[in-house]
Amino acid sequence: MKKFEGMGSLTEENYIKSIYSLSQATGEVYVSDLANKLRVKLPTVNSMVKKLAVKKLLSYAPYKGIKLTEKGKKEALSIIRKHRLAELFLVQVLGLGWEEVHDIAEQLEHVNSERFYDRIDQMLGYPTADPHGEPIPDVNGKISANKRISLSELQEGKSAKIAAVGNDEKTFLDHLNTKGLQIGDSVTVKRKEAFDGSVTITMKGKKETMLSHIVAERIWVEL
Amino acid sequence: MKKFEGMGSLTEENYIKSIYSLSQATGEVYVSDLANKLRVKLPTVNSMVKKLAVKKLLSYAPYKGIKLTEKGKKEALSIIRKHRLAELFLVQVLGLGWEEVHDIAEQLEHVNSERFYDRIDQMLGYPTADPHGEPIPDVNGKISANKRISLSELQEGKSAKIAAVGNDEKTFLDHLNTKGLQIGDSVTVKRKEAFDGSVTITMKGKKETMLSHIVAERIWVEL
DNA sequence: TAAATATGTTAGATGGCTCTAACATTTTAA
DNA sequence: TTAAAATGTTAGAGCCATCTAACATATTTA
Ligand SMILES: [Mn+2]
Ligand SMILES: [Mn+2]
Ligand SMILES: [Mn+2]
Ligand SMILES: [Mn+2]
Repeated sequence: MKKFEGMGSLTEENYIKSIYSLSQATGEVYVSDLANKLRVKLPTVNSMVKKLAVKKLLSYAPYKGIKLTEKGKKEALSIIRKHRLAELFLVQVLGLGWEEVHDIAEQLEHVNSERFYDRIDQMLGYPTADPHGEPIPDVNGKISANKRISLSELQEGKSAKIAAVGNDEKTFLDHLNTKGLQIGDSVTVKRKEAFDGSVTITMKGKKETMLSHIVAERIWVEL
Repeated sequence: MKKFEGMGSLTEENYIKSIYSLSQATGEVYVSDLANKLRVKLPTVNSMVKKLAVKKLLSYAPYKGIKLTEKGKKEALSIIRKHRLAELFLVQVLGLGWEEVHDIAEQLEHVNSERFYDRIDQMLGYPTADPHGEPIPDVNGKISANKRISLSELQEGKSAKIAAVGNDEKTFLDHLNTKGLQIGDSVTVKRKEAFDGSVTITMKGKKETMLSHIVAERIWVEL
């Protein structure tokens, strides 16, 4: 799997992608977060971070946080774009379930071929969201952002539309499948329990369902 | 890109595949052939061959030829299956040209996902040949073999159907595109030049075309 | 058959990515 | 404000896939 000059290795791509998504979630990125996310030890991250700094993909100083440069962000967005196009393709064209596409997309995101991804993009009609509701960056890395809140923050009595899930893990998505929840569904919050943060919702044509806090937290809705 | 236990690395997969295809072409496989094909130096091949022998993927003794074991052949066929399914998929579903799919398939053949390839296989209707006419091994590694001869061996005056091309390189396939030759076309040999081995053919609805020996040699026909 | 040539192997090194063990700095808590 | 805890870095190692240089075997040719 040869890459173009100046392109990162598969390993580098995974670091860049993880740094990007951690920075989205938490602002600053720390060596330990990365080590945790990538399931490698601290010194491993430390040396890779130094290497990526030399390549000007990120800026960092010892004992300080990590920040992607513009170049680094651009690369991250390109990989994320490929990941999400791949996921949507697997669902819409190959008919796989949203709970099983992430692991395959982890592989496909490293495929180096403009043609391949241009075709997929075209075939899918230049989509803006993946099967989990996450935005797909366009060829220039631009993301269309809608305002979303977590279902766990939605007030009792309010209704909203499920826009995205904040987790691609199979076990989580299997759980949502069991509950019958899908992207685009309208839900209404009937009760919120102060004690455990659980949320009871209703949906058209379904009976009441209770979601635990950890689940509700990972569901993003639009009003 | 994690692999299952016992699965080879990307590099190992490429060695196995190359050994397989060289053994098809020439019977015995030598270290130097492999080095040549993979564009690495002899000692590199030498150490990898030793490693693969330890893994029982091939048998070899110093200064002797290399032979895949049953296990090695099975792995080779699995990779070739994925390569060819990928190529056909890229042509039939994504609408890419037969001259541009090989390089992408070189990457996709290493994707580890039964589901992914089962779906592609199903979507394509369990095909038996790739866009270049090469047979696609079934899930058990079985290949349906038709008797084919090279167009350069076809006698003057005889007709046959183009069944396959013996080369996936873009430059070669671009050349065939220019000549307007496709898999499935019926051709008749009008003249064979003894001096340079060139072959002049006719096809329905087209005027005479001359193919040089090196081209005719790489086109396989069925009577 | 002996020399020349082609082919294959061993030894030793390098770069990429990872690890453990030891040490350093920064943050938090007593 | 010092001690403890958390976090980060350096040193040194190993495995993988590759290389060059030197050496060994096999094949061809004179
Ligand atoms: Mn995903
Ligand atoms: Mn997703
Ligand atoms: Mn091919
Ligand atoms: Mn092919």
